[in-house]
Amino acid sequence: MHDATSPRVRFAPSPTGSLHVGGARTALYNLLFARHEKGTFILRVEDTDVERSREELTAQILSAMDWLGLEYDEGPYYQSKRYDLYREAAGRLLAEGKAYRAFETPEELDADRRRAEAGGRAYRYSGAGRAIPPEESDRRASAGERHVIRLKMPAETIIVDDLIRGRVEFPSEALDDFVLVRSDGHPLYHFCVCVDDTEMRITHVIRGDDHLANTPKHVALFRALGAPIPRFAHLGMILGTDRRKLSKRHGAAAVEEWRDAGILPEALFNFLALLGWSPGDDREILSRTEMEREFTLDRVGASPSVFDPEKLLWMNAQYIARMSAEEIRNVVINAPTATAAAKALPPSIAIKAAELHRTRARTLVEMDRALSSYAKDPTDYDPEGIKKHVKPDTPRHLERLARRLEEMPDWSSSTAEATLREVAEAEQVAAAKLIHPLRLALTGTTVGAPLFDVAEMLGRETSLRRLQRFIESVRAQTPA
RNA sequence: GGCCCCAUCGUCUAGAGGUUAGGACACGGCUCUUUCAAGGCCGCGGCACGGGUUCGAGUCCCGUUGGGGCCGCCA
Repeated sequence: MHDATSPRVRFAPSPTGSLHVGGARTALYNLLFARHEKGTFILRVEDTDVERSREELTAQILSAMDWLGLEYDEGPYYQSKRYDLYREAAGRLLAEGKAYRAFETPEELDADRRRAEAGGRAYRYSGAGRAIPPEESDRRASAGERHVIRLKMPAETIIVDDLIRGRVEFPSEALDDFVLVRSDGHPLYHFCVCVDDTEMRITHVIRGDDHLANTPKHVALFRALGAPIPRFAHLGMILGTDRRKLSKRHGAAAVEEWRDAGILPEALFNFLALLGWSPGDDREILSRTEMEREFTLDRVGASPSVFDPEKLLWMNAQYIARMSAEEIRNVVINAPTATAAAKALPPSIAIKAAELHRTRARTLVEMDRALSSYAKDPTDYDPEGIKKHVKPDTPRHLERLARRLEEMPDWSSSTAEATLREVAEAEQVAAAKLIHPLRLALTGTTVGAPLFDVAEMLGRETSLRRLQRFIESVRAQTPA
C-alpha cells in the first residue's frame, strides 16, 4: 500500500500544443493538492507521440507553467527517455500471459471497424490474438511478423471509486483488449501512463473528466502490472461560452495568450482555482497561501464550468488595484508586451501615472497604454470632445488660465485647481467650461484620471506647452 | 450507435431533508464626482422536466430531456 502520509501526484502534459487553460487548471489542482497534503508534485512530459510531439512546445509549456507559478518538485521526466521501462514491462506482461501479440494489420482492423459501424454495432477488437498459442506467437514474432501487443482485459465489471464522482461502474462488454505497444515498437499512451504512475509511485491521479472513460483500462493495467492502484479524481471539463470543450477556436484558450493580454499570473491562478473549486464561503480573491491551506478535493465540483473571460478581467483588475504603484510600473515595463514608450517614461512619472490608473486599467496592456499616453504630447484631440466642450469663448478663457497657471508660485494639483476655479469665477463661467477643454489639451481625450492630478504629474512646463498647443490648434480650426 | 459523466440566476458558485435559496461576474438604477473608472447602496435574475421516498425535497432514488466525454497501432 501507499505511504499515506505523503501523496505523490503528477501533471502529465503532452507537447502537442501550448499549455491550455484546462491543462493549467489540472496542473494547478495537482499542485494545490500536493501542497495541502504536504506531498510531491511531479511533472512528466508525455512525448511518446513521435508524429505530433515537438520539443519547442515542451519548452513553451514549461515556460507557461513557470509564469503561472506551477512549480513542480520532481521532473520534468520525459517518456521518450523511458522506453526501456516500457519494453521491460511489456515483456513481463507477455511472459505472464497478461498481454498477447496480435497480428492483424491496421487495414484489417479498419475494415472490421467500418463493418461494425455499418451494422450499427459498437466496434470491439475480436480478440483473435488471444487464441494464438504462445509458441506460435513467439515463432511468428521472431520471424519478423509485424504485431502489436494487447492487454487481456478481464471479463468483469471494473469499479472506479472516484474522489469527485463517487463509485462508477464499467461493464466489461464495453471494454476491449486495447493496444499497449505499436507494431513499430512504440509504447502507447495508456501503457506508458500506468508504467510511469507505478514507477513514480503516484498515489492520486487528478485529471480531466475526459479520462474517466479510460480509467477502467488503467485499472486493468495496474492490476496486470501487479501495481497498487492510485486514487482517481476526475475534474469537470472547462467549456467555452458555447458550452463546448474549450479549444483554440474559442480564442485565448492558451495560458500565454492571457499573459500577452496583460493578465497577471496571480489573477489567472486565482481564477482557474475557482473554476471548479470553492473555499466554501464567499471569498473570491484568495492568496496562494490560503488556497494551499484550504484546498481539498471534496470541495471540487463534478460539473463542467464555462470559462468566462469577463470575470477573469474583473479579477485581474482586482489584483492590479491591490498592487502598489511601484509594483505596477515594474510589471508593466517587464511584461513581454511592454511598449518602448512605457519603458522610456521617467520612473517617477510612470509610478504616479500607475497610481492614477490603478483602478482604471483591467489589464497590464491597458495600463501600458495609459502610461505611454503621458510619454508624448497629444497630437490630436477627440473630435467629439472638441465639439462638445470647445465654445467660441474657450480660447480666450484658456489663454487667461494659462497666464495664471504660469504665475502660480508652486505647481500642484490643489493650486492648479484653485487657480482654475478662480479664473472660472472671474470669467463668470462654470469651472467645467474650463476643466473639459483643459483635459482635452493635456490628454487629448475626455476621459481619464483626475485632471489636476494629471497636471501635477505632467509638471508646469509640459502642462503649459500642451495647453498652448491646444489653444493654437483650436484657433486654427475656428478663426475668430 | 454503445458505454460513461454532468445538471442551482446568462456565467462562476454556496447549499451536505426544514434557508425569505446566499455571494461574485455581467446587466440596470442610485450615490460619490470635473470626466472615466474604482468604491458604496439598490435592483433584475435560478433549483431543466416528470415521477417516487418523506410530515417535509434544490438536497435522496428512478426516468425523461438537455449538455459533455470516451469508444485509434493519438494523447
